[in-house]
Amino acid sequence: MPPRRRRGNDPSGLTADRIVDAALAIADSEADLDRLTVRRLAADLDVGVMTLYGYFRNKDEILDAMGDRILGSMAFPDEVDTEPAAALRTLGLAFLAMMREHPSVVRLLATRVTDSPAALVGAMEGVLHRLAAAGITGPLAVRCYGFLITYALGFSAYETPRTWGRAGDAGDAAEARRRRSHFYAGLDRDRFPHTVDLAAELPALPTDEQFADGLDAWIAGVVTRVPSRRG
Amino acid sequence: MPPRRRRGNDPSGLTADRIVDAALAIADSEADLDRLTVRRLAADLDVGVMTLYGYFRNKDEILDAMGDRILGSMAFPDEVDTEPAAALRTLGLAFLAMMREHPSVVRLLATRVTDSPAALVGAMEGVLHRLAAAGITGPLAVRCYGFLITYALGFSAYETPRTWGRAGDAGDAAEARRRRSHFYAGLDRDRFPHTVDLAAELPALPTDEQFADGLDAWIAGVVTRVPSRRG
DNA sequence: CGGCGCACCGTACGCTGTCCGGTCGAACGC
DNA sequence: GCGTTCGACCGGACAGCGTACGGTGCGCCG
Repeated sequence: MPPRRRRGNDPSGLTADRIVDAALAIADSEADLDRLTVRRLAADLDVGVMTLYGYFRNKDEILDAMGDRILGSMAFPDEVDTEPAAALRTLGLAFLAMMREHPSVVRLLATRVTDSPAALVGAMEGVLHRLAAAGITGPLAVRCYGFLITYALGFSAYETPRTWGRAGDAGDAAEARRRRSHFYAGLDRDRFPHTVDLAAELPALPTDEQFADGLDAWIAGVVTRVPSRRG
Repeated sequence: MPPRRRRGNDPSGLTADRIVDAALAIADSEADLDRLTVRRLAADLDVGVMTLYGYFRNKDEILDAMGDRILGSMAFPDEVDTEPAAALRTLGLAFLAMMREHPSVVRLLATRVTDSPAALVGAMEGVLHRLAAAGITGPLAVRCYGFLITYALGFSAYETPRTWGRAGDAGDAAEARRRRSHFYAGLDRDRFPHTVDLAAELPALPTDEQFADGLDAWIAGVVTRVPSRRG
C-alpha cells in the first residue's frame, strides 16, 4: 500500500513544511544532527510520534526534505554580474553562505542525493542562469557549478567541527586554536619539522578569508577559459 | 575511573589495530557507515561485544581511529616535485586517491576532528614537506593545504552517493546518469531553461577529470603567488 | 596455595526508528 | 435520525542500537 501523505489544507494544522521547519530548528539549536530524533521532533510539534509518518515515509525522507529546504533557500544578490570573475565570486560566496546558515545540515548535502525535488533544480537553475549572464555556458558552466558546490561543501564540512569545537563544548574558538597550536608546536621537531614551524598558522585553517582566497585563485585560473564576449 | 586500554602484546590476540581493520572492512564492504554496528564488528572478530570496550572508550573512538587510519594511509609518489604546479597537482590527486580508497569513511573526515593523533600530523607533514620542496612555504603553504584537503573532501563527499547510487542499489552508474538526464530534460523549459539545456551534461558532474580540471584551474591561479626560486 | 590482575563477555537498560492496529470526529447516503 | 466510511491522529509493542554493570576464568607472583 502506498504511504498515504497528508494534505494539511487546514491552515492551523500540521504540514510537511512545518515539520521540516521544526526539524531544522532542532538541528540548528543542537548543532548536532544526531540529536534530531523522531520523538523529539514530535514532542516539539506537540504531536504523537506516528503522526509524522503520515507526512513522510520515514526519517530519511525528513532528512532529504531538510536538505532540499536549505538548497532551495539559496539566495543571490539582486543584481546579476556580467563579468565572469565577479559572477563566480558571488556564486561561490552564495554557496558558502547557504551552508553557513545551517551548519549541522551540511552533512546531509554531502551524504544524500537531493536533486529530485525542485529545490536543487531551483538552486541549480539560479546558478546556471547567473553563469550564463556572465558568458559562462555549456560544459564550462557545468564544471563551474560542480567546482563551486564541491568546494563550498568541503570547506563547510571541514570547518564546522573545528570552529564549533567538538559537539557539546560551547565553542571558544580562539582557545581551541591556541591549544591546537601548542599541540603542533610540541611535536618532535626532527620528525615533523614543517608542522612545528607552521604551528602558529595551521590552526587558523578554515576561515572565510581562506575560502575566498582559494576561490579567487581558482577564478583567476578559470577566467582564461571563458570565451570573450561578442556583444 | 580511566578506561583501561588493552595492550594486546600477544601477537595472535586482539589489538586496537585489528579492530580498526575489521571496522574499515565492514564500512568498505557495506559502502555504508551506518551498517557498521558494534555488534556486527564484534561478531566479525569472533569476540564478545563488550570486549571492544577494553580497547576503545566508545564507538566514537573507533570511528576516530578509522579516520586516523585512512589519513595516515595517505601515500605519495616517491619522487618529489620541485615545480610548484606539479607538486600541487600531485598532492591534490593524492588526497583524492586517499579518499577514494575508503569512500564510505569520507564523511568521518568531514565530520570529526582527527588531528590529535599522529596520523593527520603524518599526512600534514608529508604534504607540507612536499610543498616546501616546491618552494611553497609559510602561510601560503597553509592555505594550499587547506584548499587541497577541503576540495578533495567536498568532491568525494559529493560524488560518493551520486556515483554509487542510493545506498543499496548496486550502482549501475551509467543507468543512473541516464535517468537524471531525463529528469532534467523533462523539466518545465520556461522555468528552468538552463537546466533543460544542459540536461545532457549535468549528470556527469563529479568525475576524476572534473576534479583534475578544477584543480588545474586553481593551480594556474595560485602559482603566480609562489615566489620565484633563488637557487 | 592464596590472592590479584587482566582479558573477556552475558545481561540488562534506555534509547532509537517504525509497524500494527486502533480511536475519534467530520462527511455522506438514505 | 442513523450507519458507514474515511482521514487524521496516535498508543503500544518490537527489534536493534550503544553501553554500564558486574561477573568469570586464567596466568602470575608471593
